[in-house]
Amino acid sequence: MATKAQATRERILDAAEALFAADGYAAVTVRQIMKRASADVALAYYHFDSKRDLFDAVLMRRAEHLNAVRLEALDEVEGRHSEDAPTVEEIIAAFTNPLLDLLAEDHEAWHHYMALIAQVNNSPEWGGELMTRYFDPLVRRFIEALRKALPHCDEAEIFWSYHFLSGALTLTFAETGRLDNLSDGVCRSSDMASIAERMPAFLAAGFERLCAPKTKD
Amino acid sequence: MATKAQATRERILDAAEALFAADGYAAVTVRQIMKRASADVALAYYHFDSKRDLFDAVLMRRAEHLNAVRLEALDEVEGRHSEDAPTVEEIIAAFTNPLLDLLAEDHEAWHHYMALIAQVNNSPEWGGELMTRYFDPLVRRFIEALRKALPHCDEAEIFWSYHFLSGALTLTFAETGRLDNLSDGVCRSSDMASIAERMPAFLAAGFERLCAPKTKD
DNA sequence: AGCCTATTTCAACGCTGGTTGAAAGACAAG
DNA sequence: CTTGTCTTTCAACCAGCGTTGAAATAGGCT
Repeated sequence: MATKAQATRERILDAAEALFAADGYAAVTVRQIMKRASADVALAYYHFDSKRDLFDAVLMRRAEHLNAVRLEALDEVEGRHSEDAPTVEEIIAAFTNPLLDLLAEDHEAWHHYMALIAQVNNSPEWGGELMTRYFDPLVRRFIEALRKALPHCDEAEIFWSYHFLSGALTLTFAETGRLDNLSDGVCRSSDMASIAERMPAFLAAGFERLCAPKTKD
Repeated sequence: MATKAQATRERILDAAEALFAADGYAAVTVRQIMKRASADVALAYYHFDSKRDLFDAVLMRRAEHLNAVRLEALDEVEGRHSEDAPTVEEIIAAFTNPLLDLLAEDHEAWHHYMALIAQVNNSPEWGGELMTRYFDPLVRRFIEALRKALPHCDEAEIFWSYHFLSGALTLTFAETGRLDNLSDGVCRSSDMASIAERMPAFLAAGFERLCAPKTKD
């Protein structure tokens, strides 16, 4: 099963993931990737058809796993509430906690992956299409859950709220170091425990405010 | 004053801004930029020292103006409240409204600029340093205002909240089209009025929740 | 007019990019 | 040992990259 060729294929994906995450798709060279993977340049084109295909393979590999564990977490939360609906914060936590767990377990790879996702999500070139392709089925499932938790809420409010969530989440997990600079070290981008405490609460409050019945104006 | 050379310099900056915003720094060629600016390649190196310097000039140009109008908006809000402090939502609106005005007035350029900023903010390569260099003085001023509006709030909560704000804001103004896909056209990325109605409220709720005294757990 | 500086063009340099074809090596099956 | 397939290496192609030096032009002084 785990043939030697499969192992080099994984090494190429790991190297590509790390470099794409650090410098972006266009700035990275196939030669750099293969050097990091300790393999010949041409092997990249044996295992993948092109640089672009390699990029897609990098994105796909972990997207599938991430979608699976998030779905599991959402099912678990919904199972706990057979009659009433889960709270917004519980639903959002089911979206973020699996990721936090992966980032805690893993030394590097998932951190690289999330830094890459942040770039993809915020790029006009990729953002629309690729995020849709890799994540939308799961996201729609989450939005359904949120709609149940916020029954009088307009569809549009939920989509906009999710969009704000998406921006906050991807930047946060990108760990660019900006927060560290801004706060003079008071906060650290890499402090996953701080994120777990704060992000779901912050975002749930936003959802709830937008979905609250309007005060007359 | 407005010499002819100044005009071509601006044309180069406009062209670079649009292309960098669409495809990212590394994917764009100096030749592409100069073709779009209808000028010879070598002129890029007469007006700027290198591709990298041109990139910095693109970022700098509008950062200064944006910081100025935001500062003005913040001063105006604080002036209106000479005794009491402004609300969190008012402060956040002072951060977002000037931008919304610029995006409404302008046909293209500011949209390109914000798409570019989203990429910079989410890149590990640039995010830490460049955002700090161009925007931090103003951001610190905003954080001071927020601290006054949330007097019993921990420093760390405010920095984290601002970080979530930053992610939501930059993704939203990047107009990647993701929201349009996800919502099947119910929401449009380019709908600035929808953003103005929702974003400050959503984010203010987040700040207030994080800064609320902890319920025992 | 002529001059001087600021701007623009032209042509090229050296190098590296993604990609490929053909040959070499590994290794299981007969 | 031989055959055949999967994997890896080697060497190269050529288009396009950032960048530059020198020559042409333009436009305001005197």
